[in-house]
Amino acid sequence: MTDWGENEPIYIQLAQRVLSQIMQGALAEGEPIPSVRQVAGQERINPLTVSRGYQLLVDEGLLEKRRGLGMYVCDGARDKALARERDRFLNNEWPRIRDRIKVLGLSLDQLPQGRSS
Amino acid sequence: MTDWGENEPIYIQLAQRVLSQIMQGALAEGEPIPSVRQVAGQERINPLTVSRGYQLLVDEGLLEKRRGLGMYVCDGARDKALARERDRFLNNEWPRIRDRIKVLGLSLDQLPQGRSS
Amino acid sequence: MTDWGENEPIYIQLAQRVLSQIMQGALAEGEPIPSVRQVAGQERINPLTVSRGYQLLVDEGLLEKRRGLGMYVCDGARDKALARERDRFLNNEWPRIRDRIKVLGLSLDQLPQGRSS
Amino acid sequence: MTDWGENEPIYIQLAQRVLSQIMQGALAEGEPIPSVRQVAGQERINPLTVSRGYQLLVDEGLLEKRRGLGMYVCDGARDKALARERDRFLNNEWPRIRDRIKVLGLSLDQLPQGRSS
DNA sequence: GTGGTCTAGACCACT
DNA sequence: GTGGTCTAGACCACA
Repeated sequence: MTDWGENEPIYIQLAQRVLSQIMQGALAEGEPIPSVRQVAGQERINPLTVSRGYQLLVDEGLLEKRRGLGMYVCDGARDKALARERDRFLNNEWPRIRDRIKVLGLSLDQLPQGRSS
Repeated sequence: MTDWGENEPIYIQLAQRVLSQIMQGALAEGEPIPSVRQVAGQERINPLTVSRGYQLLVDEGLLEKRRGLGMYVCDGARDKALARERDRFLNNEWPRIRDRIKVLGLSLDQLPQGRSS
Repeated sequence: MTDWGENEPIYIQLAQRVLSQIMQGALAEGEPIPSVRQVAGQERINPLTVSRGYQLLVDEGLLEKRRGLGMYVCDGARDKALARERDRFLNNEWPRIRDRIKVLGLSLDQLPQGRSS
Repeated sequence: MTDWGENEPIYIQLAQRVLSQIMQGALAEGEPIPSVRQVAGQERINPLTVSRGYQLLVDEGLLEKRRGLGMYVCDGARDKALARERDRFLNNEWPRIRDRIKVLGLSLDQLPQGRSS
């Protein structure tokens, strides 16, 4: 039972989590993802909310519904996701982050690098 | 007349803009900031919306009201703002950004540095 | 439909009323409070006004929002509220009251005690 | 140069201060009170604000203007002020204070009595 | 001139 | 159903 961020809608946070798992290979292509009911039960959230999150990824062509079976990661989902997200990061997010670092009077070199783990 | 982002409420974007201006010294300590009505007129937004944005910074101790006169940047506001925002960035934002970069399979060295142009 | 005091803003009076109810246990911890629309309807005031009042208590950590569900009294809200208000009373309000009594040439013993009626 | 309370208008705080001084005899009946200009200069506030505060007490019959000379404390001002303020305190303020003490779970006996000075 | 409050009503997003 | 945001416009108090 995750604790959800305050501002971002739960269904979006959920979609991002699944997206990360796909990009990291934790959810492999062709494999089923946890069912709506299962997630809703574990996370104590409304099944409709889970469903909405999954639907986002279906719309992006990363998940596919197989009727009566559940939802599966599409073939090629990992590369597609990585390409799309890298593009979004470089064009939308990174420029703003760079500006923010500058305004704060920081520099990239000062920032903690994170463990090599 | 700025064009506002879609998702973030206008009053928050406004507060962030003023905050940036304080951190960059464009709004100097002890100086008055543009009046609610003035901003509302220029930006074509409701005075109430401006007021809400300003109030956020008053609550954080960066702006002070002088009754009947307007709102002024507090003494020490710049340092206070910089310290607070740096702290927030390093503890909350940067770790997530670092994770995102890692998940995307990117590395800091690859990222565009932003010319001095 | 309460009749509101003249000088104090309605949203503040509302927040104080809810605060009292929390301190007296009339609104129990973990329980939902009346919805913005419900109060607005009963009291014949604007939903925005109710919302502002509630927001004050959210900011103080006494109420929490559950998205799409409504607002609830936080765990531990009662003790937190009592401690904070007692402190404020003893340090800010009572000294002034004591001074006022003294200036008026009254003494505590003379003051009506309030029957248990 | 006093530091003024945030919420109460300055001219009211000023009037209350003068009122206290009259009730305590610090400003004696028949004596002149500090001129508008003098107070405005000392307190760094607008003369109009001072004037407005004084006017409140004129309206209540506690001060009188003598043209070309300034303002003076009326004869009988002290008793009149004491009677009026005692009445207001007992009927308006004290009942609310008593309620607040009760809600906070305090009792009169517990409250600090202040020095016997 | 300044900011504060309130209303009435609309639209949006989340559950 | 819930709360959040924004608008347009009014009125008030303060300096």
